[in-house]
Amino acid sequence: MTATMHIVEISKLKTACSTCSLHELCLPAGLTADELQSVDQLVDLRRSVKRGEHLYRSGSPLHALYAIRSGFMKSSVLHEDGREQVAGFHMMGDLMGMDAIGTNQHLCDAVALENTDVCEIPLNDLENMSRRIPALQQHFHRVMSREIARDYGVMLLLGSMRAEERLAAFLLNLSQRFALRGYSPTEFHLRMTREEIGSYLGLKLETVSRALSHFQAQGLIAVQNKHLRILKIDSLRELVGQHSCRT
Amino acid sequence: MTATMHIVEISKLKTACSTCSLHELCLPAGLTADELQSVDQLVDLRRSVKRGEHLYRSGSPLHALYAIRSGFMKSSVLHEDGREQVAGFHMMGDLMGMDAIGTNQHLCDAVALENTDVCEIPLNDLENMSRRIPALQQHFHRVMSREIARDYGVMLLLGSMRAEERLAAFLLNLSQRFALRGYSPTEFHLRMTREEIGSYLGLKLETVSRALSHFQAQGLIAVQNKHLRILKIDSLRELVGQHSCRT
DNA sequence: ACAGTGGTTTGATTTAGATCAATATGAGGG
DNA sequence: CCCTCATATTGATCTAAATCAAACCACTGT
Repeated sequence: MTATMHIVEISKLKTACSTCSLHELCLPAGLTADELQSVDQLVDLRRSVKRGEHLYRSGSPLHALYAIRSGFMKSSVLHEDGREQVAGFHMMGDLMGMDAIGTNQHLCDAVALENTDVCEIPLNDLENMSRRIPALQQHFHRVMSREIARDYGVMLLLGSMRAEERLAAFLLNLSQRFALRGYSPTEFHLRMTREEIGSYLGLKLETVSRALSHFQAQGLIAVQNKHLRILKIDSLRELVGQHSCRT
Repeated sequence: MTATMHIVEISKLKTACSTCSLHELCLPAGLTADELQSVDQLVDLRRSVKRGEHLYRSGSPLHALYAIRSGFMKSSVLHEDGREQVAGFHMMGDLMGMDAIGTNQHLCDAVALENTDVCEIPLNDLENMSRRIPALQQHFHRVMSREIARDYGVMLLLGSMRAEERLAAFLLNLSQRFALRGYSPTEFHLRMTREEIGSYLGLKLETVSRALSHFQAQGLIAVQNKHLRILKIDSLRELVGQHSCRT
């Protein structure tokens, strides 16, 4: 192995799916080692998005899909009158931009809530390669489908849960996603503001704050600003299942 | 052409995408005549679902995707405690079942609101064929993406609109979809109950009824039971844009 | 250390929409 | 044709969450 070879290898390392610790969560999940090697060609650019910056904006043309390597983002739909509806929070391993495939234009704004690194995956390349690698094709379909399934869950939340149920469901969802990524399911940092949580849950920030305080008073959680500890995860789960007063 | 030949041809006609008047709306949109011929093999079964019957149920395994030929369906997510959240209404040309690809299990119940005919499209066949026909692959991705985009729209609706805005947005959406299918955009039959509208919009049936009455009193629409006529479509549009009191 | 600023908490009050209740209408079945 | 049951309308009342308001806290940069 020559020196130049070596250098090439190192620079490839940076964006290679085959060596990325997230590949079991991310787009290439379930591929063979061989297939993974091919998929490495897909990701031809890595991009850094600083906290507060946009990865893409509503209306901008679809350049690529983005897989989050590290960091945290939100995507939000804007109403012409300025209302913002947060449509999702995204963390490592998540794929973003799928809402834009239908029209070739992004529907959401994607904003980094902390410095975030993403892999750019040009849609054409992905489609070409998934024609050659059935497992990749299948997995891409699964990823899109899971986004649809997630959305249905959000509809259930927004359409038929009361404030505290929504917040409990939200915390449990975060907890589960952190767990999947090897982080503590019971202690984590909320990277979004109360207002952003509220927007996601269809609530006002004051309501979110009150609900958090109430959970804390009940001993279900411990919050201090953005630091959150779940103390009674089962009680939170029960809360979500409860249909309170509404039929 | 023998008599038996003739019979075969007629039976094929029934399920052939190439002769289906919906193919510009449905899955094979944008294919060449040649490609359409191949796609005909995809749809190997047509199924009738009577009003009130299920096409599939939450938890049941994914057999196929379904393209609606005629009729009207709803899909709804069920909370374990019995709460139902209607996640969408589906009409001719719509593709259903995409939420199940991720887990191979349906997440929703799909119920016919009137007698409905669907084409069964086995996912494996679709995936195989879309490897050979890039235009089909692309279009399938677009269809899934548009479902995601629609879902984001519903989140915006549920998360940040008030009751009458939601209803106006709903009526306009129906109007637009009927128009796309060659029906009147201003006069149509509501195939769902007030309760189902309410569930979709995150409102109670009484609220839906009141809002409809109010629109009628303002001269924006004329409703009589399930028959609806839109009289001032622009006023309805303005209503949706309005952010009333909330920021 | 300090001021400034965005974010958070908590309280008082208001309100949109839910809930409760009663009546009305209409489609389907005998 | 009438009866029945599901669906709709309309009114009165209640309540969860929004709005308004006032501190409070914790970073950031000077």
